[in-house]
Amino acid sequence: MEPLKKPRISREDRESAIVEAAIRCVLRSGFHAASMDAIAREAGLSVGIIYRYFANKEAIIEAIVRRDLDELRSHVRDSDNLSDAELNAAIMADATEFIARQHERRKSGLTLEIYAEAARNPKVEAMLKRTSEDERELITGILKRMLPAETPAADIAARADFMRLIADGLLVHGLYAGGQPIGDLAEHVRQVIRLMFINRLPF
Amino acid sequence: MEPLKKPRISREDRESAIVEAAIRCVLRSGFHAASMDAIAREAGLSVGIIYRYFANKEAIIEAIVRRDLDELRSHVRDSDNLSDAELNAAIMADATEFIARQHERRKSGLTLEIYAEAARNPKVEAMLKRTSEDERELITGILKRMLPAETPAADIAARADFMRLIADGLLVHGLYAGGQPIGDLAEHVRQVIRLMFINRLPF
Amino acid sequence: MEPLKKPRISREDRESAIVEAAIRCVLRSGFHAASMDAIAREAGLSVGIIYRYFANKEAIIEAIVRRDLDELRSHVRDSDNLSDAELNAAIMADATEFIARQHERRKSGLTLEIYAEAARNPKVEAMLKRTSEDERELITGILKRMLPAETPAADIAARADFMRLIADGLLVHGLYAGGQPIGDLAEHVRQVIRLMFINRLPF
Amino acid sequence: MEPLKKPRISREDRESAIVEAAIRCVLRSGFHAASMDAIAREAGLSVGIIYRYFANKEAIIEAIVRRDLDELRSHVRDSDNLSDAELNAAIMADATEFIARQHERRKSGLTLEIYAEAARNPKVEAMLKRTSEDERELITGILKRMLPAETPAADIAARADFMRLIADGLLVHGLYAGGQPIGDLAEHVRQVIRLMFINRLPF
DNA sequence: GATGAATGAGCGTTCATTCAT
DNA sequence: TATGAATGAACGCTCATTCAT
Repeated sequence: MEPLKKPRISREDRESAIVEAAIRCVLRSGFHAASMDAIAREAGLSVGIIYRYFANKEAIIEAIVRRDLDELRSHVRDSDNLSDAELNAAIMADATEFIARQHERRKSGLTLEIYAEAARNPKVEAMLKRTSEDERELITGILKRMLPAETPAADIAARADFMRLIADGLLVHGLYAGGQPIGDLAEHVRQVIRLMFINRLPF
Repeated sequence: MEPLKKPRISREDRESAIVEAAIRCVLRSGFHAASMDAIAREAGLSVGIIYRYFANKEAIIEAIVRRDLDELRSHVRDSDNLSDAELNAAIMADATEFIARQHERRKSGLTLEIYAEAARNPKVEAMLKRTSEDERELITGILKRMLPAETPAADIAARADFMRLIADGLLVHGLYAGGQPIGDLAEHVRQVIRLMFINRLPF
Repeated sequence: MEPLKKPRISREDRESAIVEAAIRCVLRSGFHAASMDAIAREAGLSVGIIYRYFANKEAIIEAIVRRDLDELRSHVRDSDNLSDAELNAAIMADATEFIARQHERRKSGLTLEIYAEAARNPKVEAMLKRTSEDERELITGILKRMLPAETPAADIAARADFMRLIADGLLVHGLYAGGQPIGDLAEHVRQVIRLMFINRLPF
Repeated sequence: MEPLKKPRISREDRESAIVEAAIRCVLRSGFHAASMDAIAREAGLSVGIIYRYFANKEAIIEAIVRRDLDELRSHVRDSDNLSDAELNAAIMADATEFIARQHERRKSGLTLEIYAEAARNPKVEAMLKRTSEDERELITGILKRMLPAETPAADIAARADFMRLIADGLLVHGLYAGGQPIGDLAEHVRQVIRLMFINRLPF
């Protein structure tokens, strides 16, 4: 059996290339000022062909958002297969990597654009909320294993929220830190994460 | 000789009115989708007159940014006149108010818009950075008074950054918390602020 | 009291000018191929200004349709004030004028365009149907006065339909008669109209 | 030597299939909104192959027009082989069928589209005029056999025109009668046709 | 022959900005 | 000083047509 078609570039790769070109444009000028013309030029394609892959500009925005949020999700390590001891170690190892990633400039611009877009585009808001819920659940699951059984649910929820607050804070900070290394701040963040996940709070 | 006519409305008030109208429009639809027409209508003025007060739309955006950032600055209490004991008390009192304010939805929308704009508009980025530096200095000043004299400068700087990280995290969290009360999360934030400002870190 | 504004050209006149320019374009190239650019150029205006007077292209089409159909309606003489004898005379006098008008080329092109548009644009179809009903009622009213009281309603309705059939036939005929005089055909049409309105049918 | 390959489908059949697909599309959305893509999809072919059979979209439109007009022509019964008595009977029999056909909605849409197109496309106008002339001659031929020898040529011509006027009127009426049965109107049309073809006029 | 990916001109529409009044 | 009519470049999007495969 032979493949019916042998396109030079697969549909998936093309879509990826377009989304990546679009991301570069959005980082340069924002969702609204990134024109379809500019995206096409950046991708080395004509305007028309873009519409074979995406129904309209909003679909591209959604794809960008989806990609950014999926990437985020994919970085949350699958903790189910880890023993308690392994998990304990993994958290702090992951935290370091997570802090660095979250603070990276390229990421900040795009995610903030997404947050701003969410404030007025209901579809984007819905996607953001869903991702947000997923994260919350993941973190909550880990917290439940780490904290004493008698910890009240409300406290666990608040700690989960706090972790996300830290994540977003790092993102924004990365923006106006302007690419400079995160330095000692990382250590404070690590320690606060430890407080939330591992120790009882000292207060 | 005095001017023959005093304007009914001072230049400053006019500018303020325009900026406030513009903010309402931006909150509704973002910087790029807020049209000059809409801003003029919202301000009860004609389009033409806007251009007597602002060179162009970008100048209005800058004014919005300036106002939002100034407001932020104005909330940092002038601590120079306080005794050490007063300052100690004031910090936690202010923190509570600060957390609530930062988490308020209306604010989030505009500030995130500004952050997103900063990622691509160098003028806005510069303004944001300047404000950011101001805040840093203020917080650093307070930290210096609160922490033991031997605390390394780098540690103080990192704590200051951490405070700002918390502030931005609250802002973003406020956005997708969608106006719901902040709940137990506030208490965790308060305690972490206390750790940073007042206690030695427990680690 | 002075007028608050003294625009050089009143809104009404402007709208009229635009509609007339649009009609010229539509006659040249049809509703869909008549571009907003072409309409603006034909009217001696810029594209943008058109949108101060009409919400979009469809609104212009509707205005064209309305104007064409209203003109049609306005030509049906108000018969209520006429005595029976006057009406009798008026019908045949009007018929002559009506036949000539309906056969005129300029009219044909536009009205046929409208008919074609009605086949796919529901708004235009609705407008056409409404006008069509109005005509039907007017003709029916006159027929009721002219024909014996015992004439069945169905017969009256059929005669009214027949009159409209004649009107549309003249329109189409005008199209491919290509501006040539209507000649002897007019006399046959007149006589058939007479049959329908005035005489009993000879069959 | 015979051609090595016989195409599975003859050129003619292919062209027919394309034209028929195109007609379905045009009925749905008009000449201009019927895209080549849609026509190809409707015909179960690729866009590219269409261009092997038709030079461009206009050629398809012309083929549609030709087919519609030919069909019209084909319905005029060949009267040369009929005796006078047979012809006399045939006219009224055909009239009934003709009225029904002309009033049918599906037909109206396409033919009106053609009329509208004729008003601006000279090629289509020429085709329409040629068909119109053919019809005229056919009807004139019949009229010459039916009417007294001394009938002036101008009167015969006018009667022929009148018949076509009726035909077009029925077409348009069918459009906004919206598929409802023609009812009593048909009888009036039949009688007027009789007047034109068979009786002396009663006036 | 047959495909359908690719092109790019042109569409309807918006909006920052200008300027005659 | 104040208006808002007017401009036109630029937007998102469509589609007839071409051509490498």
